[in-house]
Amino acid sequence: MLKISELSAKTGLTAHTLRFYEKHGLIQASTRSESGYRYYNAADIRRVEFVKTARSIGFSLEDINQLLSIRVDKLSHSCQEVTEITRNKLDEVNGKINELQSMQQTLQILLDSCCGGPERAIHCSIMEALDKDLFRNQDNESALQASGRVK
Amino acid sequence: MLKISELSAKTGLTAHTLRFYEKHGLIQASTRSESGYRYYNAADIRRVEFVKTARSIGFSLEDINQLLSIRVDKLSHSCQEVTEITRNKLDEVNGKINELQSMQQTLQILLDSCCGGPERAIHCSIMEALDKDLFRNQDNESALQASGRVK
DNA sequence: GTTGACCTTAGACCTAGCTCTAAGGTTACA
DNA sequence: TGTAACCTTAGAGCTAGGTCTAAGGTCAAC
Ligand SMILES: [Zn+2]
Ligand SMILES: [Zn+2]
Ligand SMILES: [Zn+2]
Ligand SMILES: [Zn+2]
Repeated sequence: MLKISELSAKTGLTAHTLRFYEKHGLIQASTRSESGYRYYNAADIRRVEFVKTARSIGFSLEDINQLLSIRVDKLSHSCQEVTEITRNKLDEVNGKINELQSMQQTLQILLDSCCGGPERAIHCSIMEALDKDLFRNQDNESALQASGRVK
Repeated sequence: MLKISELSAKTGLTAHTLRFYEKHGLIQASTRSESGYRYYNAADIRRVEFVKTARSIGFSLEDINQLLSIRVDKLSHSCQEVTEITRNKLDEVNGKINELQSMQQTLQILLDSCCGGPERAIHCSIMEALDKDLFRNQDNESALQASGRVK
């Protein structure tokens, strides 16, 4: 049976975070001392480590709550339910990657178009691009090329 | 000279957002009526559109504040300063993409390892993987393969 | 028997970028 | 003159996941 600071040391999660997870229904100390101290048994600790692992993969606390309901009663749940949570998360991640890659491309095009030197910014092609609103449509690259600024 | 709701219609930003940007020093209505109504002239509008464009690329409001200081006095600033802001943003975006791609790979491996069917979740390899803490190191794929669950 | 390290709770604070509400003043039109 | 649609401000609320503080109780060691 570990006290909260011992569990904190074992898992790398702070005592604050452990209490926060408890407040959100993710974990629990199955025993409390008379004075109210939390004591975590082996099963409690495995559950905390499950949460930590799921969290490190990127699952939200809400996702993890669902995964935990499955975990405590695997007979009543199917692989399908587990993959659905996982696939939703993957879709979400892929969506974010797409957004970020679009930003990445635009930023790279901007960087390629600017000399980056110590010259005054009066004719800076990045500033021009931001001013000309070249990003109203998806065709950023050709718009920038049309502006004559891509090297 | 546009009133705030007209500028809102023109830019697609809400009046709330325009006031919010003003509070954060990004934009301004250079004229106010006697009763306090904001009136935006052509230069004000161009500035708002600059902000909108920069925002759509993913620059933070703080980034945009810096870009705007350059914009109003291009003689005192260099292309180098502009590319630095842009490169920092690109680095940040690349960092986030890397994190997300790592999540993506892990989620994909999990999905590949699970049958996804209506069978009970007792032997679900995703649940097992989360329970076995296979993600303590970076070598997720080989760890999962070692667990004998990758198809 | 007192120090110091631990534990408890409720609840405030943080980021970032909005989003909305309340309470009231202004303007345009019929 | 009324009323609807606008405008103003300050400030609260939202998301997600913590992070921290305050005020107080507990426990082990010296
Ligand atoms: Zn240059
Ligand atoms: Zn430049
Ligand atoms: Zn299965
Ligand atoms: Zn499965």
